[in-house]
Amino acid sequence: MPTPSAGEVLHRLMHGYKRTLRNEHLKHGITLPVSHIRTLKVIQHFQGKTDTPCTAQLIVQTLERDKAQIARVIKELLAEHLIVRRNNPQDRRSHALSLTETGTEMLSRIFTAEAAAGSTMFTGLETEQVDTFIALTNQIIDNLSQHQEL
Amino acid sequence: MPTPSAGEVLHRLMHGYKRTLRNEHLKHGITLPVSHIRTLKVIQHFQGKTDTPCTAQLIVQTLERDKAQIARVIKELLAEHLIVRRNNPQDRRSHALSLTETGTEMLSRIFTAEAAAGSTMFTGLETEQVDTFIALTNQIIDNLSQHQEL
DNA sequence: CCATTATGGTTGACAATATCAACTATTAAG
DNA sequence: CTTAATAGTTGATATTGTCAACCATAATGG
Repeated sequence: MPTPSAGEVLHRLMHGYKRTLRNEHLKHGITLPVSHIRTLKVIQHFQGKTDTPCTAQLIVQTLERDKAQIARVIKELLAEHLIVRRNNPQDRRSHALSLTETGTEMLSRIFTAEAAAGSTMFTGLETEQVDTFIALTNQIIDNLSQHQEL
Repeated sequence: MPTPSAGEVLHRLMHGYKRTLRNEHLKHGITLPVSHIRTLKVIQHFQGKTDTPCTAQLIVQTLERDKAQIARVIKELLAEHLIVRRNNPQDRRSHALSLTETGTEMLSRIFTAEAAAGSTMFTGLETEQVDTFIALTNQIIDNLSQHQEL
């Protein structure tokens, strides 16, 4: 049996990370749920790429969530004026989403909080070890997604 | 800014791992929710240590979950006869939990499924890299839990 | 001792999150 | 043009997580 407890280790990692991240968010006065934050990040990521406007569907694919859930997240982000929505000339079924100025500011506060969580995580590790960790994690993510039978 | 995207990477890792693990569980006919499985593991871990019988409270501390949730998990595991509960001579408020034979068999099937998920994760990695990954993860878990202000 | 306080456990209520199905509007395909 | 597929919205429901009240027992301090 190769690695019986890898799963447990991952659980603990995730649990610890979520906890400290939540604490950092509190400290920085960020009250958005994680799903909203991740959605903002995706929108920012596709910002400016005029050829691929950020639609709800794109977020669904990127985050691999249910479209109903994303629709509700978007509704709330719109209500808080963190994002806006314009017509999508390429497809009138969907809309092009982008950050407002408020949304951009929010995201930069979020990044500050996450950087703090990140430096807690990586306390006492060499830069090289951090890089190794990230690289290995990325490879594992790759393995896991390639293995999917569709 | 040290590591802005470490959080995203962790999210993706966890998402992928949960998905493949769920698939493996399906393949092996395991229908228990993850919380139940983790509870069984804790009970097994403390099995035989007659000085420290496995109580609900011990599970709560180990898994860092709400005690209400654990109480319900235990109730269901009892109903499925995967565990039994005896009086705890050391403290009559609590009970000593242990696996039944069925529970033990279930756990070994679970380990088989997890080993499969593990080998998917670690495809193409050297044993040494896997060890490195686990060691780094453990250190990070340590960092995260030490940093807690109580 | 006994009164007070703390702890293990159970339950009910509720919040947060995830999932599924139905439906509209639009687009794509034959 | 008819039919099938897609983007999005909404409602219903399942699952999971959290909080508070409560009982039984234990521990503590006069």
